[in-house]
Amino acid sequence: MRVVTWNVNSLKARAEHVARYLEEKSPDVLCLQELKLTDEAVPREIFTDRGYHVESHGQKQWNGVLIASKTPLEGVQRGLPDADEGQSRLIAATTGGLRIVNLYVPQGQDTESPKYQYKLRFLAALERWLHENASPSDPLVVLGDINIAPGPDDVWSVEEWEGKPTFTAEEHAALERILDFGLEDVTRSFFEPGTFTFWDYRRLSFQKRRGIRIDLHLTTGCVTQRVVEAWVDRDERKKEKPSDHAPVGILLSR
DNA sequence: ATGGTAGCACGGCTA
Repeated sequence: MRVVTWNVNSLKARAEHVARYLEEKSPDVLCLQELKLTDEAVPREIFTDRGYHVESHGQKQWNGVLIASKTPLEGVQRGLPDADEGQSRLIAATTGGLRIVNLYVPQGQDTESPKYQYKLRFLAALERWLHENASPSDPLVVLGDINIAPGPDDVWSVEEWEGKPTFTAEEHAALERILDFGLEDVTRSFFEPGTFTFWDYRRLSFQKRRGIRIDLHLTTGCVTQRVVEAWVDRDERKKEKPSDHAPVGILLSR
């Protein structure tokens, strides 16, 4: 079973890429972030025409998350109640025996911005939500654009990133508390240092290999045991009109 | 160095 996360930076702009990706790679579960579409505007045929079930939590212009799966999606939850401040950044569903929590964590802009405080509030609310809505004994995959690079191997330059959103001590502490729920950054052990998932559109970042690893799969123990492979589909970043993020996947045994 | 690029929606925000 393959579970993939991909920040598409507008599903409207990336519709053909996503359709082709489903045909070429046929993941069992595909989680998307940054739809930038309302639920009504989501092109559901991309998924249903290819045999996928699909559930979305959209928003006009910004944010928006979606889960597509070959098996039915049950127990769908949308949003972080009283915490996401109206922004569509979480959708959860059970499929194929897994509880999937698909996230688009706020980026934070800069540490002086109110958006950074919102990011920290969101992360604290996520921690509470996990304790209230899930158990570490569940087969749980918390994945998505987490917008935190967990460690020094996950940024192209620590000097460049130290103290900036995605790489502050406060965010690392918040991620640590989320992991303390009983989750593991499971792709870490499969990737060489310098394996990235996002490259800024600006300054030829991809060509210069100036990326960061912020698209993560966090798994509970019973899922961690089943992960036999992990990968980044870097080729997607080389296409015409790519997203600034590449798809990231895990393969589970059984 | 305060740029650079892309998407949404059509001026400026967000990433």
